[in-house]
Amino acid sequence: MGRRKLEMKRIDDKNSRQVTFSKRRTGLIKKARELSVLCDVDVAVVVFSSPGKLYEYCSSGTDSVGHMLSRYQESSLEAEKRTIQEGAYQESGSNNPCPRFRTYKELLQLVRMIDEEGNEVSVSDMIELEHQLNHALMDTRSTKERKLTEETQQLKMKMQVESTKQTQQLATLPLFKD
Amino acid sequence: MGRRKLEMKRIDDKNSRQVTFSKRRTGLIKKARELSVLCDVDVAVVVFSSPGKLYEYCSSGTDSVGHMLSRYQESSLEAEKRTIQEGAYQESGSNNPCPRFRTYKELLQLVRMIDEEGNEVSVSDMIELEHQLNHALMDTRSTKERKLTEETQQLKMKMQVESTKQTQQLATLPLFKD
DNA sequence: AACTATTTATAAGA
DNA sequence: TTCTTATAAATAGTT
Repeated sequence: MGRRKLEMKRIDDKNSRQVTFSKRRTGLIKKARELSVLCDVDVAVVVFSSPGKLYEYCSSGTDSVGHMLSRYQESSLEAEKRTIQEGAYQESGSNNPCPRFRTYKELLQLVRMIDEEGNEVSVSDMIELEHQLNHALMDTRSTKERKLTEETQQLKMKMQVESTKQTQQLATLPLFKD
Repeated sequence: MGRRKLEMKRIDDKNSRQVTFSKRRTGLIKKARELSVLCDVDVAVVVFSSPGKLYEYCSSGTDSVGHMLSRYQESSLEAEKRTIQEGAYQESGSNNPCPRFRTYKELLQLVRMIDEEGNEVSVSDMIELEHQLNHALMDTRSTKERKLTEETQQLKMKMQVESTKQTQQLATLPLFKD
């Protein structure tokens, strides 16, 4: 869409590449927003420009990209694990149960094990660790959110108490009459 | 763009909503691919439909969305940390240096500390742990990839050796003549 | 940053 | 569902 048809390859001229980047990035995010609104779905877009600058869009508001990511990881981890295990890399027993992160103690043991094992760690070990860390990360995030919410609640309550006090003080004052 | 202009609100009719979703989802991902190619940048798109089905695109190939996410988190964690600390939640000293994951040993110590601390963990602690786990996760992923590549290389070399052997065997056979 | 000639995406319809 | 087509929208090159 433009004066002429564009070849689908990297734009050589640095300047026009930058201009096109700006225009199309805006367009992409607009499209994402429309898709989200029209079809009532959640959409996230993340773009890293070459200088490493980050651009993002998330239908549930900026800052929720992280949540999308968690959701993405949750959705895709199972599939990934299955793919890798069914592939050429199953080295352990045939039917190992799906690992699940339970406590930091378990993570601690796993990390210690791998850390002390020297360099004798296999791809399976790394995949296992990846999963455990992933679970721990999600767990940590939700705990963080909860605590943040709790603190915010306390703050709000404090403010309400203050507000009530002020209201009560006001109540003791004589009403303004004309 | 179509027979008539569409209002920017949720499409009521379930059927046309589904059709539009399918078309526009395809379009969005095409746009994302074009942006990536033309402008030489990394792009990730994640879509969750209402029934919770996941659609994704990543310029570095599917399955790299996770990496994009890690990168996203790295980019945004700094900002997040700053925001939270500058907000109503600064509890520790004013100028704590940027935390960085170095070894699993450090992570181990941190996890042990938090694990043994009972429930006396603050939001700052959780943010700190989140950072550390995040770094550990990225580190684990890159190690996994490296090892996977190594194993693939070895497999390729093995196959090449086999192939060479076969070629040599073939060379000892009489040529087919007519 | 605006402007348009074109190309591209897509809403309805078949 | 898939294809077609009229129309809206995006955008490449220009100013």
